[in-house]
Amino acid sequence: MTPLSARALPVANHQEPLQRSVPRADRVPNKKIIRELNIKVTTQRLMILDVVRNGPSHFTAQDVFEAVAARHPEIGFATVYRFLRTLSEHKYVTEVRMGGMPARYEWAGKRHHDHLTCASCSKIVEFENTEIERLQEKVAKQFGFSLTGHVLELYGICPECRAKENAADRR
Amino acid sequence: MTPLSARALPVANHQEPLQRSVPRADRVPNKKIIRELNIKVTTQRLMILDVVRNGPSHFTAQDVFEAVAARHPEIGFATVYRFLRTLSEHKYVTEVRMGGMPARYEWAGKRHHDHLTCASCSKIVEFENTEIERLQEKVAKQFGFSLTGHVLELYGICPECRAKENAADRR
DNA sequence: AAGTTAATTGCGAATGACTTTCATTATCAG
DNA sequence: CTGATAATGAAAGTCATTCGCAATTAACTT
Ligand SMILES: [Mn+2]
Ligand SMILES: [Mn+2]
Ligand SMILES: [Zn+2]
Ligand SMILES: [Zn+2]
Repeated sequence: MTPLSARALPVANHQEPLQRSVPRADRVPNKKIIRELNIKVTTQRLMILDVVRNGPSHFTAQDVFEAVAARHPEIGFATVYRFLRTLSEHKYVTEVRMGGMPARYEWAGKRHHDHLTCASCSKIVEFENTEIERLQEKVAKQFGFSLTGHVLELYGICPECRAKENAADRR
Repeated sequence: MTPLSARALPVANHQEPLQRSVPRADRVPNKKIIRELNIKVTTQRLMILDVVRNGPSHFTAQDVFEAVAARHPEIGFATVYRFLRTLSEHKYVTEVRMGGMPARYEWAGKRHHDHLTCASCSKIVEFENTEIERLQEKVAKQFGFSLTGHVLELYGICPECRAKENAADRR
């Protein structure tokens, strides 16, 4: 695997247990994380954080709401949105809003990566490409900008969906 | 300018007249473009298309609405949205929806490019980087995807805003 | 442990960007 | 010119997200 090649990252869907590059962060108790934000440790915040950290990645606010509501039905949407925003502002989660669909979030305690999404079945592959990152810096510098962030989302058709399409066409 | 370097593209803001890579498309009358879509040639479509093609780039539906309404106050929002969608579906305009803000559109009769946006003053620089494009293809192929599109938006602080910040800090 | 109080919650209403509905109007093939 | 059909505009509807606010609660302070 050359430094130029993209590396697949474990995704919730096809994931097997394996050691992460940031194992420590994953052991920090939720309570501590909330305290570090200088806000009150409430049951709802603990529950939301639990879902955020231990549930599937690339979740929507709705996903979090439903997961929490399963055990704590009084939870309100506003609470979920408010806390997700706080987490996002403090870089604990990454928020991606695209294409007029609900925002998706993911716990940021993992290595930086971008997404390759199947336009047909919405499957998400995470990848990391240092060469692209480097070129982005270079572009920014070229225009005198200091780069503060980026959004790179690739869209395509995954092998499975392509196979299905072919089968359908052939018929 | 090496093949690795990004090329600045003319942007409405700081633009000087210069020959485009697709001059022909820019001469096609609006009427003809609409006819090619097999839809009726209406006054509102002609006016919208005029704004889309001759107004500033990276406009919102609201921008188009206001520009058209200036001369034709009966125009409705629905008409603007409907036609922008049609144009977008037929690749005459590119639609970019990001960060929970209104979608921005641009006439697609120009070379493909991505955007570098100032997080402070919202200035937009268009750039083109064939090396990044190539690497995107490579990533997709690596995962067996056929690439159908991508969104690459870089965020940073432009030189001017950086200067302002420094001045403010120093004081 | 009880009291104080400011942060937090959950509800419902409000927003904002579209989209849909539908009665009225305009286009254009014949 | 004329009728069939598409397009328009006003208003109502969606949908994700945010706001306002009275009731609740976490985290101090006695
Ligand atoms: Mn991810
Ligand atoms: Mn552009
Ligand atoms: Zn797929
Ligand atoms: Zn700026």
